[in-house]
Amino acid sequence: MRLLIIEDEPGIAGFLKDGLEEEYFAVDIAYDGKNGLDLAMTNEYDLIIIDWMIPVISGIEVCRQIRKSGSLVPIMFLTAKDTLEDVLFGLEAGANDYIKKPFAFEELLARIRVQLRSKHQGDDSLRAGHLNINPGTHQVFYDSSEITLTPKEFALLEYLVRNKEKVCTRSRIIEHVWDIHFDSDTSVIDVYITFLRRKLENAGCGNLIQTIRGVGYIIRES
Amino acid sequence: MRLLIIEDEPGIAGFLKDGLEEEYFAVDIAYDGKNGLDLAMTNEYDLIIIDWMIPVISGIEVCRQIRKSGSLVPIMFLTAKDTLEDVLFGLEAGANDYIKKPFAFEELLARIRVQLRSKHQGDDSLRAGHLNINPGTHQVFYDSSEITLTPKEFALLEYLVRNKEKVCTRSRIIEHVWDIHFDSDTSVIDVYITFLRRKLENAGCGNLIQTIRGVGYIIRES
DNA sequence: AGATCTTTTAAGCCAATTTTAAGTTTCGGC
DNA sequence: GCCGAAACTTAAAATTGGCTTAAAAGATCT
Repeated sequence: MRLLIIEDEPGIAGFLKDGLEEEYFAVDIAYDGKNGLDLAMTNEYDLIIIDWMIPVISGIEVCRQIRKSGSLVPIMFLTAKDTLEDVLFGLEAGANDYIKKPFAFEELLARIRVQLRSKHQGDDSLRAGHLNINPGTHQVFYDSSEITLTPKEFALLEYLVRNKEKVCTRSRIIEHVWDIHFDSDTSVIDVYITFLRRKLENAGCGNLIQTIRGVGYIIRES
Repeated sequence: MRLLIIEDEPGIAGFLKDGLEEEYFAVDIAYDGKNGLDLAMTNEYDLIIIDWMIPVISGIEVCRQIRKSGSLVPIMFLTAKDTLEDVLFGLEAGANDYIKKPFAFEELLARIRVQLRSKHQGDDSLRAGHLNINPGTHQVFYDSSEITLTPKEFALLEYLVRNKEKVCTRSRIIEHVWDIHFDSDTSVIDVYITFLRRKLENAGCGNLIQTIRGVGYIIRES
């Protein structure tokens, strides 16, 4: 985890750097707003800590510039000001949290961990090769281009991908995707396989779904 | 946006509910830890506010249980305790933020907005293309011209924009915007989508809201 | 209380999705 | 290479679900 600290007082900056490096963070320091902004724009940090009162460019302005560039990196303010107005101002500039000086190192650490935690979780998408399926949002992407599917098409593809590297028999497919539990001579699976293959092909994701004659279908990674 | 408040003092709970509903949040209340935990586990909230000292199950234990279930929902603590130890304890239990009683409603609101923001994206004002939404003032602008919306229209648009680039399912919309938790065959969403589309169209912001048939709606940047 | 604005309900219409069905192609064993 | 079974493709019918509109019900303001 890589952090950037923008803080002009060498005492505080050094104390933070040492303490955080003990916790196995990689720490960069900038001693004014301009340098800090430069570093923030040219490197990719997991979190940035900014003092409110710093030379050249103010902390709040640095924060605004970072957000303006589209970056979503968590930003924490270090501030001696603690009136409500200042807090609101900071939060509105795009900060994720702030901590008042003097602060306990322990609390800072805890708050950093909270920010990092919420940043790096929550993605539970299914993958098969370059194909990316998000059951939560009902979306399918091939690399970065989205493939639009109807509900049944999506359900079928999801089932196949969830069982990738395994043969999905026709009867299992009809049970899991169509919820039909009795035998029937419908050819609805064939039709939907055709639909899916066509849409995947158009997106550049050709022959992903392979036929196992007499049994069913399979999706392989490779 | 749907919130859960777990707070045993009816005065504070009512005050929060009223204030937050005026801000177009959908608010549920639980008066003890057990009920709160039940609600938190069975529904999907955008944020949960928990009082530290509540009957049956303590706030901190509720928080732990929620995290244990794998949920990443933002959690804020409401607490009279303000010693460092307690704060650390709360953050370690999985809370994202805490606010000390007595607090200014404005600050609570600002902190709620920070949590909602960092959950969904990270931009400070809500934007989608040239559309600009200000949750604080309940105003919507397309470039520099204002679009006047009713409260429900605003809440719906806000929800869609907060989740832009993601499909918003009908059931999530009805839960988060209307606070209806049971199935119902109402067509109120369709009607409001029509309202919104008409107003957006008149403002020159045509086909922003796209339909994903059988699933819901999505707002895309482009 | 009356007027106005907002929200919800209900119904008909239309378009997209799903299913059926029929014709065509492919595959594997002989 | 031929034959039958299975899979593929296509088109059209059936169904579902979304859009629109109008009007009723509910809020809010004067």
